Amino acid sequence: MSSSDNWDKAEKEGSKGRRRPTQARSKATVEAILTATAQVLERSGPEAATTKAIAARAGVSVGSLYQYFGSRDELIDALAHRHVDAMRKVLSESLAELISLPLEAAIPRLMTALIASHRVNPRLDHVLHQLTPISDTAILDEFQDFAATITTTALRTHPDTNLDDPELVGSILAQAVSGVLRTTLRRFPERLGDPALEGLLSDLVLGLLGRQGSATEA
Amino acid sequence: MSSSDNWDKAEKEGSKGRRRPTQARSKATVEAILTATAQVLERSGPEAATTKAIAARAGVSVGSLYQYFGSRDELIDALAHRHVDAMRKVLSESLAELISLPLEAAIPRLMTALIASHRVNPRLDHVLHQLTPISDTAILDEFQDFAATITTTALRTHPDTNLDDPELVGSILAQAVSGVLRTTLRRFPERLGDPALEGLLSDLVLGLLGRQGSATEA
Amino acid sequence: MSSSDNWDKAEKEGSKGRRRPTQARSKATVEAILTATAQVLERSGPEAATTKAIAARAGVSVGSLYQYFGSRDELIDALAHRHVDAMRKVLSESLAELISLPLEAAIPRLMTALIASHRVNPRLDHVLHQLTPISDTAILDEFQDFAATITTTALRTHPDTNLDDPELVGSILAQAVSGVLRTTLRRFPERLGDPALEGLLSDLVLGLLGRQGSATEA
Amino acid sequence: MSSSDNWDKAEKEGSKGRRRPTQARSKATVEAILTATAQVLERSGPEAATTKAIAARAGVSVGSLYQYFGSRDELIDALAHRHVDAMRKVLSESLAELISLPLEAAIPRLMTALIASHRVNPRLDHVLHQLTPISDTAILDEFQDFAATITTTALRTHPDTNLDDPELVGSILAQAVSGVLRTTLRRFPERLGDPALEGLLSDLVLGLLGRQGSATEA
DNA sequence: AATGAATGAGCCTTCATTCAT
DNA sequence: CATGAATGAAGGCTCATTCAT
Repeated sequence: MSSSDNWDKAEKEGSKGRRRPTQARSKATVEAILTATAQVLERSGPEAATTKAIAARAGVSVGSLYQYFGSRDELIDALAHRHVDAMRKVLSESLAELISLPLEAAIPRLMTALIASHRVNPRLDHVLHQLTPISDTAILDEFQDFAATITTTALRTHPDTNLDDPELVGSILAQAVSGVLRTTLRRFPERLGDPALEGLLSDLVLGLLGRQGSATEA
Repeated sequence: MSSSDNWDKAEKEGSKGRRRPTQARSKATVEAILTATAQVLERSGPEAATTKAIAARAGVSVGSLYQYFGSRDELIDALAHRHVDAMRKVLSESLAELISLPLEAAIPRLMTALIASHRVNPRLDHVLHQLTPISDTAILDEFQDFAATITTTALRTHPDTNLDDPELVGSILAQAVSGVLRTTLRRFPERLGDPALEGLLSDLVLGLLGRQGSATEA
Repeated sequence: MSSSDNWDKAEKEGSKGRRRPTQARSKATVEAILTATAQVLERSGPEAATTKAIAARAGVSVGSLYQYFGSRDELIDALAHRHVDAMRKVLSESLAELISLPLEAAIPRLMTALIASHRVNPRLDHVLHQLTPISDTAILDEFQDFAATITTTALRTHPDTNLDDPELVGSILAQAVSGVLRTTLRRFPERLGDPALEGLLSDLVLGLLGRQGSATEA
Repeated sequence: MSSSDNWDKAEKEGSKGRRRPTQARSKATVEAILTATAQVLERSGPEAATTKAIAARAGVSVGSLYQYFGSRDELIDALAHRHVDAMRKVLSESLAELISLPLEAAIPRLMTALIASHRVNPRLDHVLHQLTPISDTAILDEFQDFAATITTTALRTHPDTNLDDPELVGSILAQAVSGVLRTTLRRFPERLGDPALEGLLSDLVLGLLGRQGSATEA
């Protein structure tokens, strides 16, 4: 029954995204739309993020939204990518110096970095996590994977650690820390100021390492 | 999907269902509806959980659904309560024995219990977390609070531990463990069989305690 | 990106039609919707036949429309079937008597029957023909095929005709007559009263038969 | 798809295009747009013929399209005119010689000419017929009128024919032949190669004339 | 109590048309 | 003249909720 389609469907253009913005005007519009989406999502949750509401907040028409994003889901997906990139960037910036430090100093640094990256936009982060199964690329998991990889690498690199399965340990640690941080950001944001948090997280990591057969104890 | 926005508005009209089922028949219907909701949610996700689909799976009419639940949101809220209760029950069952054990033995037991409680219905658990802001009573957080309380109590009770702020430590530990478990259940369910997981979690907890000034080391 | 769908799609019910109307109320509603669709189509053309307009004319809500028809296209398809059935019925009623008549008498009768069948709802017929490629089952062609078959059968049956390819001749004749009738009904409806039309059509058919090697002339 | 409804309203504002192209460049652009429209229509049907798609295929911007055509409907109208002109031209070319031939020879020639004219662009022809009520000038009917006039003239001119109402007979014949041809082109294009078709059509016409009181039989 | 037909607000998306550059 | 970003009315469709039976 569909609609047209006993005709050739050759008329379509690559279904991902709709236009590669080149002009300055376009870029500004795209930016406005993404920002508006983030704002609506943060402030009013997933259900409120209708195309109409987003367009209104961005100060453009719905049509413009579809000029740059193939669908509402694609828009949210783009926003998720942008958000993860921002988090990843913050985290990456603290990495170079880690390698040269001893574990006892490196871990606290890493915790600080992780806290910072989770602070980028916790509210949006949370909403995006709720949306995950919808924008199915699961980009959000990528950040956790990134954090896990970094941790694993750190564990492998440092000579004073000796683990059976650094991969697993890194993964678990990343999950634990991210679990703490996301809950904290959502439910107890005031704790972020408390330096105890960073200490606690560092101890969490170092404590596990100490028990998992590192040479630290000696 | 529905009346969203307990976000901005935070308004709620007396959140009681419509009828307190007294007859056996009614109770069975309520049960059927709750179970159907859980099944649809698990199998097909939030978007598929329409009142029609739920009623169909429960073998009743939409009308009946509204006989027992004031709205779709109330229904989901009830389901969330039921789910948290189930998790809490599983966890509670392992508590009595904990007190009498030394820390090194108690923590692994606790981890086993936590793993068990998270296994009750991980899929539903995840979906409910996505739905949380809708039925905003935050019942889901209650489980985490419960776990935190238990942990805190354990820490306080055991004489061989000596913490500055057992409340905070308990909370953080609960968050960490729950973070690991929820991620694992969603992304790496196969790891649940691995006994290493329990060991790792125990080491995570014990390691933190060891570093946070317990007397364990001695 | 889609929407839900990392979930199983098992929840769907056969995509054709939505409900087999059983109750009297339902039947009346379906009837009202089909009639309304026909009316809107006749009076205002394909573009005006929006779901809203149809529902309004039927005195029901859009929702009701979708209770009984899976989509706008399915609705139009159903209407087309209904229309073709009506035409076919009118035509069929004149068939039994044809066999026993000599060709020179049978053909005029057939023409009368064809005219009658085309009169069922010419306006709708025309609009439906414009819609054909959309409701792609091409049910409308079925009527022409039916007319062709009847004609072919008549030619084959009658002993005083002797054609090389009665199939082709029947098909062409059906097309010719239907071409005349549809144009006449649309552009010169007043001619339908003129008995000359029937005579002309009969002569058209008999003339062709006479030239295509029948024994009639002898 | 657009402003529909020349059905009920029958209102029209001066149907002139926007600019009469004088420069060579302009003429080429107009040509490109018309050709593009025809192509999109043929290949992908009415629904796909959006201004954007047409402009893209023509290699111009939507803006340019509106530079030369007041609206989408006007564009299609212009295309229809162009198409009918082409068909008329093909038909006209075979006319001069007809007058001097005897009927039995003239009719087959006419049929050949009609077949040729219908072959100009059957696909487009069909789509335009679907679109007719939109660009309601009914230009398409003009071709049929033209064919009818030619046939009528032929009948009147030839001395060996003697009809009561040559006008009516010509009109009916044109409708019959066009009915056959359009159906054949759409549904059985392979029959066009078959010389039997031309014979059948000639017999159809000559048969009718023979029965309608011509002197041919004598 | 149960039923399910009916409702209609509201969502996503498309596309003819305009106009600043 | 050309461009194409922007507009926004309008369309198809869904689904929580109600209510007559």
